[in-house]
Amino acid sequence: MAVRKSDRRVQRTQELLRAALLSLIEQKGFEAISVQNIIDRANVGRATFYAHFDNKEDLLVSGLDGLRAALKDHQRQAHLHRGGSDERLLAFSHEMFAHIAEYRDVFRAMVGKRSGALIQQLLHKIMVDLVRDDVKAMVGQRENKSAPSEAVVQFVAGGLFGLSMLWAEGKLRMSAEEVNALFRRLAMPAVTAAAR
Amino acid sequence: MAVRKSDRRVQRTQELLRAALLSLIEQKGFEAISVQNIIDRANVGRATFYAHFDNKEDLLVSGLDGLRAALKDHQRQAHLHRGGSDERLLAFSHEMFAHIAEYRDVFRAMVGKRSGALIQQLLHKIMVDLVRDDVKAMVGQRENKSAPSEAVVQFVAGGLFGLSMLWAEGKLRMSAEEVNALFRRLAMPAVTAAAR
DNA sequence: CGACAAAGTGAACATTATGTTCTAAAGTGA
DNA sequence: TCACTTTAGAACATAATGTTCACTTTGTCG
Repeated sequence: MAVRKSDRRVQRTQELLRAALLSLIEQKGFEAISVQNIIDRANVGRATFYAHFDNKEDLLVSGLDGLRAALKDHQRQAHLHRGGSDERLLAFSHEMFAHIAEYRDVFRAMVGKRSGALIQQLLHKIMVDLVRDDVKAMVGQRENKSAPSEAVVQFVAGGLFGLSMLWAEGKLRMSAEEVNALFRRLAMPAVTAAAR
Repeated sequence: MAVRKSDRRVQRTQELLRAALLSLIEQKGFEAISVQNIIDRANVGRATFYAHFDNKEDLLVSGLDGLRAALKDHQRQAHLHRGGSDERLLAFSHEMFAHIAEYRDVFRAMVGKRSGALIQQLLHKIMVDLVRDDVKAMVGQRENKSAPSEAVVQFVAGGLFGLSMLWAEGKLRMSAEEVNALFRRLAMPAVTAAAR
């Protein structure tokens, strides 16, 4: 299933670096981290780091790619199994909130005022891509002149992002199911407006 | 009306620095700029820069504070003049899109993939604050248990942000009036859902 | 006007991070 | 086992940051 990398030293090193980055993000947020911090924590040589990644941002996106792939997978499965046309958005968002709940520690660290602006940007983009697939599939081919679907996508994804960050911060006393239901209640009218 | 700063050298220097930052942002985005770049462009001494601002981020937020204040002002006036309860949200957002249109060059520079993550974060926050004032005023005191108003705020502000960035990029062939109308059409159901 | 306080200059400096390069040593797959 | 790849670790060049200081210029206010 997974792609063969054929040298386990590579996998090991990359895993160590990703894990180190993760734990450091929880501690001090992303922007405050130096490459030195990462390789110290990972116990990996400096040259080794640069043999694998261009810089710390590169390492970060390589990690988020895992998240992105996982979410895309869930989305794809949901598209196959669920039938009702307005259950599809649910299936995707539910998985997203569940994922956030799982990585809540990292999320909370990223939400901090200044630190983590880049991560937020990347997450926002991931959400945009996910929402786009769902919305475009739902709206279908009949593009509406009064509400361009891409505008709806950006609106809904932005809303999802805002809501997610608030929820991840723990400011809402809600379960993943509840916040997901709330999201759908807020977002569905917008999607409907686009498809009208 | 304006606060007296009493020494025009200070104003002059700060204006020069802000203008330099602005023009540099249009060129290379925010993150790629160094303090050296700024003081070269502004033709201001290094020590002088640090006498006024802690770092380039400090300079940036001091500039955005102007924008924030202007928008808040417009919002306050709109609250006084407009009557209909669902025209208030319009009044605020219309001004926002007009502002974006005016500074479209800077906005477009900020939207670039990687550079400008911090600015985006700050803008997002400004929008959240503006939306909060409007939504909380509209929802009134009767807080709803099924839809916490702060959740609605974050959702709507996130949507506004996403839509604004898309529009600022020029990907929508719309006037400020049109995109504003679209925003309201997408957002109003969410606000209504909260007040129900 | 003119004195004086406030602001700006520019260079030097300590510090910190970045990304590259090189050689020896260790791990891996066939 | 052996050829090949990866890693360690240190040394380096470069670049940016923020501070300090002695000195000059500029506005403000009496």
